[in-house]
Amino acid sequence: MKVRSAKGEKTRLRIIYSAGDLFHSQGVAATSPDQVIEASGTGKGQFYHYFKSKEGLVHAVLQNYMDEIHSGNNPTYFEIKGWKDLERWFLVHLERQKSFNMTRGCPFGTIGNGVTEKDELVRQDLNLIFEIMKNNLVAFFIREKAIGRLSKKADIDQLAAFCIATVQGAMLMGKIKRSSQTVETTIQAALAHVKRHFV
Amino acid sequence: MKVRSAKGEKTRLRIIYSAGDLFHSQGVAATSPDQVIEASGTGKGQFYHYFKSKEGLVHAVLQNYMDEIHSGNNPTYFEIKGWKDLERWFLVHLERQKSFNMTRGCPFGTIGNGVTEKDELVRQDLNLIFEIMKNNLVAFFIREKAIGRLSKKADIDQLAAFCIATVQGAMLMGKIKRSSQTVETTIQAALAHVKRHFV
Amino acid sequence: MKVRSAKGEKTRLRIIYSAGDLFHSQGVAATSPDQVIEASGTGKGQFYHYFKSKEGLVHAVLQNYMDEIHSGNNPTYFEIKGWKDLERWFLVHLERQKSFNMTRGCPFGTIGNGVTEKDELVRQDLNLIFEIMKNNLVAFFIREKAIGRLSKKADIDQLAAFCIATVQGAMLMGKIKRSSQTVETTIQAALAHVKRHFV
Amino acid sequence: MKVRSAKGEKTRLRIIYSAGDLFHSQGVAATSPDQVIEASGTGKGQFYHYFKSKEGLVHAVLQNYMDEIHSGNNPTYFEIKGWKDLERWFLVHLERQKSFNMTRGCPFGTIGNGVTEKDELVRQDLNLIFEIMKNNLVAFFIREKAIGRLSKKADIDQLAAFCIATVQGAMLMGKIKRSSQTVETTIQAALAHVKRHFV
DNA sequence: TATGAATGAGGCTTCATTCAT
DNA sequence: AATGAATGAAGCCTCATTCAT
Repeated sequence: MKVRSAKGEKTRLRIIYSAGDLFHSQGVAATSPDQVIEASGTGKGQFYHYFKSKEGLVHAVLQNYMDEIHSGNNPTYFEIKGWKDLERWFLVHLERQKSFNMTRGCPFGTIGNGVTEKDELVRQDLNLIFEIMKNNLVAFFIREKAIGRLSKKADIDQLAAFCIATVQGAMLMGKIKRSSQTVETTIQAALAHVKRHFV
Repeated sequence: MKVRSAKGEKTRLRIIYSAGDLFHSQGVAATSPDQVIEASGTGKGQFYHYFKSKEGLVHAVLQNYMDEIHSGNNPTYFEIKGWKDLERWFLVHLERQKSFNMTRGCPFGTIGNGVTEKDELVRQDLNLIFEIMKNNLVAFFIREKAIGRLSKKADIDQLAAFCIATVQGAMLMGKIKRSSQTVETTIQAALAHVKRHFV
Repeated sequence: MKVRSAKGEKTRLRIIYSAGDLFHSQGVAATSPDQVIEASGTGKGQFYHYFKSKEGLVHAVLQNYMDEIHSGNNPTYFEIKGWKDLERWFLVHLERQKSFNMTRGCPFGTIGNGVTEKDELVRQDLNLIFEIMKNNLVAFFIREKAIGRLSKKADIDQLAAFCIATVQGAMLMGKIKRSSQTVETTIQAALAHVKRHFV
Repeated sequence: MKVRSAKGEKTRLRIIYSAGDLFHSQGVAATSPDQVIEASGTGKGQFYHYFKSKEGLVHAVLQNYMDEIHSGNNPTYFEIKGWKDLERWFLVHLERQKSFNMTRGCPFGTIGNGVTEKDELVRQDLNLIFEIMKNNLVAFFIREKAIGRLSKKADIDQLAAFCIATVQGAMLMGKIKRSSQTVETTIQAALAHVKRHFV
């Protein structure tokens, strides 16, 4: 693994966080290297020193989200130990969106939306992130099944995918409506649906 | 209402359909007027003769979707007369996405995802489209309630919003995964959830 | 001479007056046929029906100024019968400029400023207009000389050219300074200079 | 103050001089960035690297004229030490215009004539330049007054403004007429007027 | 006379990247 | 590691004109 000096790493992260924020607020296609450079207070040279291209930056931003997840620093990724945690998992997404006054959707979903057939690498990065997210839910469901709280017949994988898709859709609709209401009720509906499989 | 000659209207629609397709496949931000011009076989001048700006074109594309809806020419908008129709409503989305080999999401969702705070007009257009979509589902649920097939306690508005959000999320995930599987299972889950409210 | 119907002439003049106003406020180069068309409430076809090109329009605008002059409808062109009239001639320019809040210079000067080596026709039109203007002053000086009020030694042509140049320069400076003060004092100086040649 | 590398400054100045020449010959409105880029032998990117817009370039061109003035490198700006120098000041303008075969006016006047209400920044730049020019004349008049060569009653400010306005008007007329004659006689008249205030 | 559709060149600006210091 | 100069393609839009009805 490439080792980087502390100083360089700081600049690199500054670029990544600025880019992540811009991608989240306006999408990847609408974000130019110049904007990222300006927002991060860096120079052109630094940008291309750390990232070989704009696509490379997108990749790095997504990698960084994964690093956050692995190190427990992503607010949407935490061990779900019980029903309350599952509710919290849904609500964390809502709260984040509210903190942006409902002007943004999910950062991953927003990036994913812009993906085309040319952006295969980025698509795979996102796929991986969503896979990890899903596995987190899956792990919870497995445990619940093990202790008999979740019905044996429940298709755990489907249930997890359903949770994620619903949250993505709810956030997208919340952004379009600029209102948290639909997000809230949709989350409740999703939770209700999941609960049916619990005894 | 501005009346346009038949000739001009044809060119205008050609531009709109080309744009709609490009927006659907790569998003609004990644689509340039030049691409639309090329795809529609028009000239630069015509583009700006019919649309005052790129944003104006997005608006026109959305207006055209609304016209399709009102004239019954949009595949996702039809009267839902019974449970089979509701299933069909979900499946129509899936089939459309499949016809693009899972490389695209929902055309409205894709445009909506790229919306920023500057694109207020576009956001409102989308809002209206989704409102119409929702009302179509709402109408169905009202009828079902009236004849006693849907539980009196069911919150119809929430149920409709849930259906739409779930479909949006499912299609987004389907695009990111390039697989129809999640879309299918999520749709089934959504249908199952709705069915619970039926007697 | 081409005879035009009353109706057509009206449209033509509407275009000419709109163009004249735009040329005066922003110059010829910065004024597009589209702007003229919009300001005059005409259509593209009409524009090119009446004027063969933008340059043709400039020519027509200048011709129209000449028509105004010949028919006594231009505020800066009137018979100068005495010293008071000469003062009035200077002041009329100032007052016109003031009526535009010192945001514009002389309409002829503004057009003349943009003239390049390609615009020979326009240059000659302007030349003619200024020649007529000068001759008006010359006529006054001749009369004054004839009756012995103006010194026999005075070079009438130079004096007239001096008056015009000074007014042009004063108005240009007035526009740049957005202030009428310099215009006023420069006019006074010019008048004083001319007066020296009177007995 | 922003420090620029020697290399960059050279490119920047090349653009400024090319632009200044084009503005002088055809006006700002008729000059496109592309023309400036071509004339300066630069690339599009460099243009917008050094100037944030075309208006920014006009500003820079005027700033550069000011720099010339301050560093004594502008032919129309030199200390006027006696009457001969004043005559020379007038003649320098004429000679410059002659060197362009009477196809151009004053560079400042030409830019100023194209100014509209939107170009407030440019207007102020020009205002400043003309103020400096005027002050140069004012300084001369003050000195002449101090040593008793200029009448105590002479309004120095007005006299200076008159000189500048007359030169501007003369040059504009010279350009329209493509003849130096009017410029010469008008300058003589202006000098004669000024001389009246000398003892 | 009048309308507006059509055309393609060009105007102003940003993009994504590479290079030299 | 850092800065910013250089490049050329492309993006969005306007211009000036012609054509068809």
